Formats: sequence, C-alpha cells, structure tokens
Amino acid sequence: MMGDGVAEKQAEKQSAEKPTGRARGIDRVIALMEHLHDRRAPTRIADIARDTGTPRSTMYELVNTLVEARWLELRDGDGTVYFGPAMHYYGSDYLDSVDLIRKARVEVAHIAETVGETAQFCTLDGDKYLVVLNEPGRRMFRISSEIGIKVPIPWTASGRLLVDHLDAEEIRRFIPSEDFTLPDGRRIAEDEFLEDMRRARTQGYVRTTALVDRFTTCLAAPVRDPSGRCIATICFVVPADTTEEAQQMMIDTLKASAERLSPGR
Amino acid sequence: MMGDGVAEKQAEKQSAEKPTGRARGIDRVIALMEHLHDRRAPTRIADIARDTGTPRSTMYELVNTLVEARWLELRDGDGTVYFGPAMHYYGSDYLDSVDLIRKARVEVAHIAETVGETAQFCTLDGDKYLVVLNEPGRRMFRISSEIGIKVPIPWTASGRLLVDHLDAEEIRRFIPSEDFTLPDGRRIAEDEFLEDMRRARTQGYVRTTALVDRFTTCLAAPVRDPSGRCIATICFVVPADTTEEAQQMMIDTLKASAERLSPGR
DNA sequence: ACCGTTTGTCCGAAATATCGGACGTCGGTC
DNA sequence: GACCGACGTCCGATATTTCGGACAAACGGT
Repeated sequence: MMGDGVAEKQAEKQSAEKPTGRARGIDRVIALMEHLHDRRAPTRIADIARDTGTPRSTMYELVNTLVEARWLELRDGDGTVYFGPAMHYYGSDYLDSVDLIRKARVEVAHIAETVGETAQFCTLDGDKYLVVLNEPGRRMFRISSEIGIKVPIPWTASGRLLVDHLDAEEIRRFIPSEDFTLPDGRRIAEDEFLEDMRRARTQGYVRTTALVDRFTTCLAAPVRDPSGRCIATICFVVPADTTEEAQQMMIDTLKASAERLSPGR
Repeated sequence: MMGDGVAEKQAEKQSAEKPTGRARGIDRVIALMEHLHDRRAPTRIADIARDTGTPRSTMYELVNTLVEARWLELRDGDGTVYFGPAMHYYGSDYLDSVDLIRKARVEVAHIAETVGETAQFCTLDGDKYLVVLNEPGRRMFRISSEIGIKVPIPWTASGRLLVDHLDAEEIRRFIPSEDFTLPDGRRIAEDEFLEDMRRARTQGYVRTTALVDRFTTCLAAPVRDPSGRCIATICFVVPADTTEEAQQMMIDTLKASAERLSPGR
C-alpha cells in the first residue's frame, strides 16, 4: 500500500518530469508536501530530496523558505521536517468554508462523544474512498486517523453506499478491478458487492465485518442530496465483538445524523 | 517576536522585494495563501493579484497549478478561489503530529460536548494570542472560529495566564503598548492587567467579561509544563449572563482538563 | 445596441531561480 | 587515527519561469 504510493510517485517522476531535470519551485513544493502526507512522519530533508527526485540543494533552499512561512516545522532537533501550524490554519479555513463539512463536524463530534466510538465522515475522491473527518471516540487503541488517505471503494462499508447510483455495468467501469482485492489477498466477488449494495439501499445502512481488518466492524449510513444520490456517508468503526444491541443503537444514531446532513430537508 | 514577524514581512515587501518586480513562484504562493487566510473568504483571482502585488498573468498561472494540486478550489462558478481539501489533509497531519495538540483535541471536544458551550485551546504565537482549537458548542449563534487569527494578549482571558511567568517589567517589554487598547478604544491599565494576572495565579483560572465584546464572558485555565510555566490554555466562551453557578461548574471542568493536559504530572 | 470594465489566455524577452558539484563538519566505525 | 557517509552551505552558469502587455470574450450598466 505504501510501497505502491512510493512506486507511483517515482513513476510520475520518470514520465511527467523526465523531459527536463529542471522544475519550478512550486512543483517541487507540491511534491514535497505530498510526500510528507504519504509518509505521515517527520522526514529528513535529504530523504525527501531523494524520494521526490529533487536536487538536494534545491530542497534545502525550499525547506528553509517553507519553515519561515510556518508551512513546515523542524522537528526533534534531528534534521527532520513535518507540516507546520500554517497548514492547520488553512485547513480549518477550508473546513469552515464548505457547508456540508461544517455541519458534518458537529454531527461526527456529537455521535463520537455520546456513543464513545470512532466516528467518521467520508466521501469519494475520484474512484477512491476518502475519510474527510475522523473523531477518535473514547477507546485508547487504534487511532486510525486516515484523513486524506485514499482507499479502494470495495474495502469499505461506506463504499457500498457511495456508488449507490451506479448499475452493475457502471460499477465495473468505475471501480478498478484490482480494488476488489483486499490487503490480505482475498478477492471480493462482484455479485457479492452488488448484493451488499442492494441490501444497503433497502435497509438504509451498511454493515461490514472483518473486511480490511479481522477485528473491526464498520457501520455506515448515507447522506443524500435532494435527488437521492449518496454524496457522503457517516459511519462508526467498532470492534467486531460489539453486541448486536449496541450496534442497532449506533445504526439508529447514524441514520438520524445522516438524515440531518442530507441537504434540502 | 511575531509582531516583528509581521512588521518584518511588510518591511520585506518594501525593501527586499521592491528592488525587483520579480519574485519566486513559491513566495507568491505564500503571499497568496496568507492573503486568503486574512480575508477568510473565497476571493477573485484578479483581486488577490492586486492585493498581493503579483502580476495578473503570474497569479493565474499559479492558481491553476494549485487548483490542480487541490491546494485551492474554484468556488461557486464565479471566478473565486479558496482553500482546497489538501490543506485539510496536511493540517490534520500537523495536528496529529503534535502530542499536546492531539490530546487537547480530545479534551476540547469532550468539554464542548458535555457542557454545550464553545471551548477553545490557545497558545502564544510570538507576542500575540492564538486560537489553536475551537469547538463550537451547542449554541447556534456566534461561530467564532478564529483559528489561526492572532489577537493582542490583553484582549483575552487566556492571555493573563500565558504571560504568567513574566514580571511587570518583562510584560511591558514583551507586549506592545498598543495592544492594551481594546477594539472599542478603551485602554486596559497595566496595573489592572498585572492584578488580573496575580489573582489568576492564585485562583488557578481567569474570568473576563465584556472585554472585546460586551456580551461575552471568557473562562480560562492554564496548561503548565513541569516547570510550572503556562504553555497553553483551555477555555470556554459563554454569554455574560450565564449563572454564577454554571460558571463555577465550567471552571472546575476547565481546571480538570487543563490538569490532564499538563505534561509530566 | 453601445461602450467601459473585467476575465482569462497567450506570447516573447530577460532577469533569475534552480541545479550540480565542491567544500567543510560532524559522528560513527574499523 | 584514518576512513566513510551524511549533513548543510555556498557558488557560478544557464535553462527556465516570471513578467508585461496585447488580445478576445464575457459581462453589465445605460
């Protein structure tokens, strides 16, 4: 998964950037930030330079500029850098500027707090599933903040709702075939997936268990636009051994929240 | 220090950048993002160009690049741009990477939810006060998400805690004199401010009423490092007519949260 | 329908930011 | 103590990005 990300990146370097060894500072910076986001950890400048194909001297120059602007921060005292506070400010401005997300924050925070389990708000980004908001809940372990990380649609409960409006043929065209293979190598049959979707549409929620992870159950409910199309989902991530009774309660909670978030009502 | 930062920046504009009309793309991008953050609203490209002193053609070029990278988003269909989802991802990575902030998120979310009032987590940035986290609470009005906006220290309750470790003379040197003037023109006497600080230290919290805004009360408690220095505050923003009883309860809540956040205890 | 303003694109020229490589330092290893 | 690799800085040359201005299209008020 991570390996693919890196390989991809280097492939990019070799196709889109090969023509010239020279690139604009801004393009270098974009590559730098994407690299940090993929790695999700403070990283040494020389490593970033190597992995993004940027000359070392250029990277030092850019990092200095960005640190000054608070886009990046030097960490630990060893020579690693990571995102700085400016990113948080700009990110907050973004969240506040998108109506649905602003409302979703309230809902996600509320249900995570009252139920005590990790709650998320998710959408599609291209043909991938994406966690937009994540509120950890009360359990200490598993702080799976995957914000901004893309995941194949079939790997998720929410994914079964988000492609709700497509028929079998459209699904086949839309979701890359390899995305039906789970991280452990198992493959999800397409009819199984379609059947999940059908059931989801009638029931108004989805439950998946042990999909990407053997011990986790996901519960998701659809946020729909006035035309009925699923534009986002709100969901819980809970241990698989959660009682049926508790899960039913969470499903009701999710449905209520999702309903409140659905625009034009 | 940060005030200098701002002054410095503008001095730069007039000294370091004037000589030549030409600037690096990355510097123009930094100016662009700062401008959007200051305006806090989708803005037309031509306006950004004018207000940041960037040539129009350059700004169009850069905006296109940034939109492609999802750093910016075209809004509404009119030609305005604002921050895009990438900023949210990077900002989330930053929040997750800073231990104290990660813990503070949990506390702020929890107390905002249980008490139902707006809760915030604040620090100093140079010689200014800064809201790092803001959780709106249950009231509908006043969604004062001032994340990333700097405010004079004397205008805030938290400010009285954050300069806790300075003596009268140091305070005078540290806080710009003009920062003692409130937005409505009233001036805070320095001894009054010092007296507030003294009381705050003995009581373990601060309360201010009608400081920047006639109808608002702020309650704040200090997060201290092992040496006892106040490194951040956690606070409530409530209507001034909140009952004394309710306020006492909130103060206890704040003190408990602040205690949990204080490192090495 | 007219005209002034704003928007977005395109182009050539030249000022300069990027790049490669050299250099001094620092730490660890044999 | 000599060697090796990594780190961070500096410098000159040139490939390139920025910039100004021109242009067409869209807009909006009269």
